[in-house]
Amino acid sequence: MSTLENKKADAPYHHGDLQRALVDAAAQLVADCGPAAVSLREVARIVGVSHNAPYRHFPTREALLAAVAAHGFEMLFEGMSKLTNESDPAKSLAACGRGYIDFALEHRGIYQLMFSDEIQKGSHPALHAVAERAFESLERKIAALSPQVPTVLATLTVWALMHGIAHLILDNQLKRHVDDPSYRRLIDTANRILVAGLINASAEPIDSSEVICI
Amino acid sequence: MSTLENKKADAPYHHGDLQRALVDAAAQLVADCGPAAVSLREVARIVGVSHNAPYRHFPTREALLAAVAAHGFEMLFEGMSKLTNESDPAKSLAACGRGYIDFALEHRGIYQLMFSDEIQKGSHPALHAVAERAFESLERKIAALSPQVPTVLATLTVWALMHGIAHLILDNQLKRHVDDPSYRRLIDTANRILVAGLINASAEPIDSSEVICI
DNA sequence: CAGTGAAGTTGACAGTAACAACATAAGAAA
DNA sequence: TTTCTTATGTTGTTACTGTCAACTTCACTG
Repeated sequence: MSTLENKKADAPYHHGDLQRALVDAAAQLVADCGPAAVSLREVARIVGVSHNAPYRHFPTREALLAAVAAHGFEMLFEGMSKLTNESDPAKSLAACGRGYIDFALEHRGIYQLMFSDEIQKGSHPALHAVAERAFESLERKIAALSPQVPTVLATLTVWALMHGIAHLILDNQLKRHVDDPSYRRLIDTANRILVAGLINASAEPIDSSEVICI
Repeated sequence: MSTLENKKADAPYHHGDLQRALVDAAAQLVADCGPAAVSLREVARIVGVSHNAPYRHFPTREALLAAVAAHGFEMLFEGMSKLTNESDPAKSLAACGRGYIDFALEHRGIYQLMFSDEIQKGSHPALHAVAERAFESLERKIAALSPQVPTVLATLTVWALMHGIAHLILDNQLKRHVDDPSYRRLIDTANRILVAGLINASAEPIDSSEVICI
């Protein structure tokens, strides 16, 4: 009954909030079956609308997927913000790392979409902005932990490590090495190595030839 | 002239080594236009064969892509092996890291394919085997550097960091933070943090509640 | 109350993966 | 030699996709 079936029964010509409904349906589809399973026609079918209706709101398939990804970035950012309040930067960083991986595990499909090459993040300024805020919040923690290392590079290193773990998990690359389905011990080890590295890393390369080579 | 044009002119019913030719053409297509651009029909067109001929050699599109990916894994493994001969494990590790990123940058499309979710690595034992060899070679270096940390977890951390950097680069996530197109300074910083972390990380979590939480 | 423009619909086209039925050629069996 | 078998390619078809174009509906504005 209720909204959905009424819509089918009444079949009003105008949907009311089709744009929102399309993004919701696509997000659900991404969550259930992965980004590859999303077709505009299937989404339209789910919402109960003609196969071309989505084009009134999204110029292309990629645009719809980008909207779903933007939603994902906001969720991720909100989750990370809540974990940022600890006073100890090392603990705060570790909590962020766990939160990042947890998000990737819980929202597998959307996470894959967010970092998929199907989406050109450059052309979607909303994504850009959210990512930038998250990055800056991370930068402050890193700077506190590791003032001797250039903050941007250290932050990118931390981000890359989290990102790499998430990717390896989602690609099922770890199942043959790690039993724990929550990957707690791996994440904890990675965090320990990371924090120890940030604190103890030298400010500049030991051997400058290493940087210049090639 | 020669082989290719002769084949078009003579148009022999049987290609001779179609399987090989299909993989080569697909690899070229992946390298030039990315994994998404690969369609069986396009590959067949390039090789000069009917749209259904590939199905005699590959049951599905994914199977052809998996063959291309396997080729990529072998290339990557060969490259890493050459960088493994240094005596100093820290330098050897750093060289491996650079080699890994260089491969991803040089063979962008194939690297994306290798770690794409379009391919189920589990169902292709050849991939499995190559990846396993590479992992074990890495493990030996890590164990030398960081005997106090469980080797598998430390190795996974290292791999994840390399993987994460490669992904961020290929997704163009770094362009707004890093100018250097070779990313030498970033990679060097990541390596310094990593080595310092591996050497200085404590053996077990400082606070066991961190591991159990959630 | 006409009429304008946004939102949704129907129809079409080109491209795709995959299946089925058929054609060809190369080698084994007679 | 001649026939049979089988792997390899081909043609044809189905069902699906994204996207364009032209049509319809309807809410709101002057």
